[in-house]
Amino acid sequence: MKEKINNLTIKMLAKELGLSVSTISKAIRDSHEISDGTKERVNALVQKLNYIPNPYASSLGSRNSKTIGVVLPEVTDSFFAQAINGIECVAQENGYHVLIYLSHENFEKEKKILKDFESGRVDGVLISVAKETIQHCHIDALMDKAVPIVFFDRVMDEVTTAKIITNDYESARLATEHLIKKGCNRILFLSFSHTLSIICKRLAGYKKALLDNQLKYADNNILTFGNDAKKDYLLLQKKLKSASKGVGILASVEKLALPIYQACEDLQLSIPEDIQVISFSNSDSAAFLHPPLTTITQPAFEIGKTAASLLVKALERRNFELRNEEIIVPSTLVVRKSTIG
Amino acid sequence: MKEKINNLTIKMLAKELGLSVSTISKAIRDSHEISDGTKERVNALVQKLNYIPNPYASSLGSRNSKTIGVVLPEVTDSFFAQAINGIECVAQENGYHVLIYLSHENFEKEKKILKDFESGRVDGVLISVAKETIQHCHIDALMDKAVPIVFFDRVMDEVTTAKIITNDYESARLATEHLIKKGCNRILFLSFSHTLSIICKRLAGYKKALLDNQLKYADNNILTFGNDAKKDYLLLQKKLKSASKGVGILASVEKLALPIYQACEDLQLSIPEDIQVISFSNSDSAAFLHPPLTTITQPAFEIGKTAASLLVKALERRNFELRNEEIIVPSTLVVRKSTIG
DNA sequence: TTGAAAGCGCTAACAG
DNA sequence: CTGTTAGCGCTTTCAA
Repeated sequence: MKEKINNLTIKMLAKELGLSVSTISKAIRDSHEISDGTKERVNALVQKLNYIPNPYASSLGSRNSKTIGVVLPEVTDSFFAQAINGIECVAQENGYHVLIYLSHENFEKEKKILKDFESGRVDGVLISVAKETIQHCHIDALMDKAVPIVFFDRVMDEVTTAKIITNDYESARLATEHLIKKGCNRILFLSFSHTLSIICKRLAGYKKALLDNQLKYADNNILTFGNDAKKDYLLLQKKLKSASKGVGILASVEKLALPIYQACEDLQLSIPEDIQVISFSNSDSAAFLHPPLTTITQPAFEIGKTAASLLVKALERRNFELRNEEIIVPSTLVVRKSTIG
Repeated sequence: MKEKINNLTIKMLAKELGLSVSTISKAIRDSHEISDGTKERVNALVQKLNYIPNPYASSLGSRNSKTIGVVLPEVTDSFFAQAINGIECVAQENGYHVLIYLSHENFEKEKKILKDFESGRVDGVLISVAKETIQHCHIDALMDKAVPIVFFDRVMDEVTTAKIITNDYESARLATEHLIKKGCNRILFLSFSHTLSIICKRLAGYKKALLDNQLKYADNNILTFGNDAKKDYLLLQKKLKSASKGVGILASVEKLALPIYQACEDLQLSIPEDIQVISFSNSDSAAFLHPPLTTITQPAFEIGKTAASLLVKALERRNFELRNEEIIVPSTLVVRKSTIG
């Protein structure tokens, strides 16, 4: 560590003004105990000397940090990028700082991150769990320390707290039905997890649509990608190769969309003539793919904003506790040319 | 603020083991002054009781926070998302925490963010400046407080510190030359700033290529987008409408690519027959646009990683100071169908 | 309305 | 190798 410049302290201000430290401290925080006169004097000096309080000293004293921890599986995904935007927006408005952590879809990493949060580093946390996460002991441990947690998007139903999500079940049902209406008699469901809340709900919606439309569910229509991109791609190719006319694909996450396009190109299959495609996606370029991709677009910014607002509220209001509730911000099915008009 | 659970302290551990606080403190940080025996005893108790040190108390004592501040113009851009990934990677490896802030391209916001950093909240900062930023007083002020700063991508040449960038000049020159070689005799340069370091360099590279190829530079080939997307779009349309065969476009940032595709579609112009297009872009979907977009792909992850590594090194090594240097990680021209093969 | 004093929980000399 | 003693800079009772 290198030597830092010796900063101004409250003590120096106090001496300068002939006031006590506590008076300065209160004046700076605009306490009602302090007269307007001295507040003005203090503020004038603060301005003049460019005094900036040490946040860590103040955290230590007040036992709160004005920072929230955000835990994400990844950032290179339109959904999460937009969600961060929403979170940051609320944080900035309310004077909160945001510490960001990536679990990289890994449970152990996520555990380690939450463990650190037990230190009091953050006042509250916003989390979208890793795809590997199936237990919630690490979350429980944090909640036991009275750190408020709000889930967004990828939630854990078993944990008793607020969850901001979109209408996954309904969106997937609608999307599937859309494919069926457009003539698909067999629909592949692409995913990358069996356990993630969002995937389970989307799968359930998919199944419901099949049921409602007299199509039978078959395990071999469910394609679950793993960590070996190459292997997954070959599997996808194989599936598509054997596919006859009337096949549709529902990709349950954004990152699965491009491989589908790739495979169709490689196999010389035409979208939507040979295969119709819908994907959950927040990517701007969906509209410019060839052909334009029909998507289920999630209100990512809104979800981030709502989650952060709720957390901040829980942090600031003495008489407001996070309830065990789901707040649902609906997605939109945007029909484009990858499904028949 | 709500009451936090009363946490374990070093003092309690000390009492429990009949040791002094300082011994515990040192043992926990694996100091060489402490015997292996007591280290083990301490660690055993730490494990057993699940003791987690209070980071703010430790910051206050040691005058360093093990956190770095990252200031970005935005996140919903492949380049920045990937850069964050690289930064987070290095941070996680070295036990640093990352506070993220968005300037939203706004100078005043950026100033406010850096001002806060003067408090000692972060040990160092990584910044890519807003497009509005043309002064560097806010950065100087921070550096005066001995807070190390590393620029990445969007730098300020006038500030004496390390800058991690890509070969903007050369990439733009190459891209422009590519367009010329493919038959363009007029090339539009799309940007969204006159002042940003990256844009200036890219523009200079563009000019050089024109010069080298006996094409003359004309101001009316430079299209600078502002904040009014609609107006900008109309301007673009107008330009394209009046464009004859042999026109090429070089988009100097990712977000300008899709509007070009949109305009061509609206005007029924064909890429690359009527208009050839190249864009600086890190988006995965470039390869799947219609037609696939020729891009200059920046090593975003690498840039983030390099910047973070350098900063961490500057923070950890007593005898290592940030030099006034540019570290250049080269971009790649990826030729696709939006330019003639 | 202001101030004195006792921390917050940890680090950092310095002694022993 | 271990302990003692001061803080770090601010907040917070509690008195005045």
